[in-house]
Amino acid sequence: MKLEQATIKDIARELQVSSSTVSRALKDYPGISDDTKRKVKEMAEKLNYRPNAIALSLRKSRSFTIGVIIPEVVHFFFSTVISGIEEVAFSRGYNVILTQTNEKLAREKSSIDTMLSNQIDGFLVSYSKETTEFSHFSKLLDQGYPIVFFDRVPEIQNAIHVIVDDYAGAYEATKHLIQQGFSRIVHLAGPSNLKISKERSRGYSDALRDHGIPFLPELLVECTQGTDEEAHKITTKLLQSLSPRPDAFFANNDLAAVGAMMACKAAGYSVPNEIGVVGFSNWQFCSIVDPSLSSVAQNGFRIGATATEILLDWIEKKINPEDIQASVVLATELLVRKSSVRIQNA
Amino acid sequence: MKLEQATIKDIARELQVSSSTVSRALKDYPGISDDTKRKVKEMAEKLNYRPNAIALSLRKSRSFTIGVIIPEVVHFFFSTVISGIEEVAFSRGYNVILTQTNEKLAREKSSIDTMLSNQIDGFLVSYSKETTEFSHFSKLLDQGYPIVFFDRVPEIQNAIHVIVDDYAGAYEATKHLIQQGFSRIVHLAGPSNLKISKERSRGYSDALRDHGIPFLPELLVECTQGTDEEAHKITTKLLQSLSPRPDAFFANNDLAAVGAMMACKAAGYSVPNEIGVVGFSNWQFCSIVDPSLSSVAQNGFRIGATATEILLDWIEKKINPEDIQASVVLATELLVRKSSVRIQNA
DNA sequence: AAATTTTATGCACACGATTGCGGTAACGAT
DNA sequence: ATCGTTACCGCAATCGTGTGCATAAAATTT
Repeated sequence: MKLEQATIKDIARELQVSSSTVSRALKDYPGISDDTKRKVKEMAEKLNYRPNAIALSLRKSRSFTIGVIIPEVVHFFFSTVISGIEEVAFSRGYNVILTQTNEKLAREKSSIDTMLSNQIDGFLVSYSKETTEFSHFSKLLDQGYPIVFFDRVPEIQNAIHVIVDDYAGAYEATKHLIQQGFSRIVHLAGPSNLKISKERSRGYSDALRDHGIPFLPELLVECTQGTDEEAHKITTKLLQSLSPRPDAFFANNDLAAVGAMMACKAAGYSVPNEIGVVGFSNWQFCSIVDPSLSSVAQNGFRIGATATEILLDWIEKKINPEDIQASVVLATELLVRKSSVRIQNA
Repeated sequence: MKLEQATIKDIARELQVSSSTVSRALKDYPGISDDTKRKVKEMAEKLNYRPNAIALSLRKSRSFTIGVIIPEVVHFFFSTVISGIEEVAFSRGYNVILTQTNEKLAREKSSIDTMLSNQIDGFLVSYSKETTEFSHFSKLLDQGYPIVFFDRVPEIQNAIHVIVDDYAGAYEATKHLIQQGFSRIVHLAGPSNLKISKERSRGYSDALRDHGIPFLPELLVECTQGTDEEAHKITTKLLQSLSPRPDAFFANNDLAAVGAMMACKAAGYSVPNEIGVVGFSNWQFCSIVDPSLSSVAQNGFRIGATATEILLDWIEKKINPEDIQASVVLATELLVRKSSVRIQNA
């Protein structure tokens, strides 16, 4: 009933040769006669031989497995990143072992521990919100252990990371709204302690400045939670209190953008004719909300794929971590849909 | 620069004892003096010793790792399942190694191969759409290898699987529409070769029958792709061609439901007052589309968690696979939102 | 025919941890 | 002094593979 995998020894016994011969024959080493090579391979086929990766890992102190540590799987963005990671890893012969931290530091640390026990070849990390201190990463980096960060990047000197150009994305989005004729543009910002939030806010204000529109502090509102409910409330209040009323909303994330859009509609305004809305992240639902939501796409798949390529190159010593620039910044793309484009003659 | 992990031998050398003593001391075996136990543990701490899981796997032919094979990570449903799997696996001390097949059979097979090489303790599988023949699974099952299927279940005798009650979910959804006063209810069905599609269709027609509404073949339409575009097209056509027009749509999945909803709105009908819509799966976007979409929730987290519990119990021989019923059916929950509830006095 | 090279294969150990079996010292009892 | 018991601990094999080195047989050269 038990699963008995055939080993090199089994092949050796059947053929009355030594296991070293079998090992070499299977890998086409020189110095093995073509005849025995053939016999060995046939027997391997016959016995359904599969090399034992565990034994190999032990021998080589390599596992051909990379560890992925992310806050939560159930996030469209992260799931696309995972998809990119998985794709590249698979094509290059690596396994992916996955852990979510649920934003807990303790879990992040214990995950690292068990992965180290498993002789992981390297890490891909987007750290938890609780993580404010990075010694558990820097210790490993100092030992030469390959780690590539993505999305959330730590304050470690020269830590290699892959991120999107939040600044440029926000700049483009704001510029787009301005070109559509909107001028009192509210920015629903993210928590100001996150670097990505700050970058996006900077892109917003720079775009205003470059187009001769004064930056008004009352139009920059922080949405700490980033939910649609929160954005809905804030938007409703802004529409009542500000005079003249805002004519566009650029949100730090799509959920907030949808909340703002709903609030505008509920207040009787037409989107996009009276009020324009742009989000950030290009979540799946952007194309199916009404009106469809313009958004800045951050290509999660490419982030994951790029980070994995770098990590594997590093693991395989194809690159020297000190040779590459620590920060890889991927371009964002503004996807213009209906929520921000004024209809002609309206 | 290389990462040199301390081993049992290092501890043994430092303390001038044999490695077997160290091994036993660390695991509190009897026959080791408390004194040496203390010393060993102190030294282990000092050298930052971490047991080499690979060596252990080799010795025990166990890896404490389970393999997950799913079609695509970038699916809200699957990501919730993964989350459930990861949660349970972690709490029971197992690693999760992940592969997506992208709906390709070849990839499914090769993934299984590499996972077997890695001495995976068991599998959690939702197979690809291309998979119509299951010998690569049944072979393993015959050898006693633990596999638990979820969501998509194969036609293998006694293959253990975890699914949701598609029939009951569809029945409830249809019943709900009937109770809201809708009677010409269209069912946008999934591909008829999938069991889940068939079950949902059965729930739909049984609900009609039980409430005295005749089943009309022209109201059961197959959406092979399940995209919003496809549903949009089909719905538009149905609204024109059928007389009297349909007054409700129950879709096999949420995306199709949204497509239908958009088509209804585009055709000038009010949802939900003139036409009711219900989806299936309760994707994230259900609450933010306009009007918010009623949907049958299938708790992905619980599916993943349940499947993992069963698999690990099986692996750890806490249960005998022949003792448990092959089919574990979890309840669905109808979440009623705006798209299906007629507004009073309308 | 002897010496040399080439070809083909086996031996033995390593990777890190576990474990059955046996050994040794100390101690008390006979 | 001898034996038995107990308490501790080490030897060596094992899991499956890979590889440096030695070696035997065959082929080639001198």
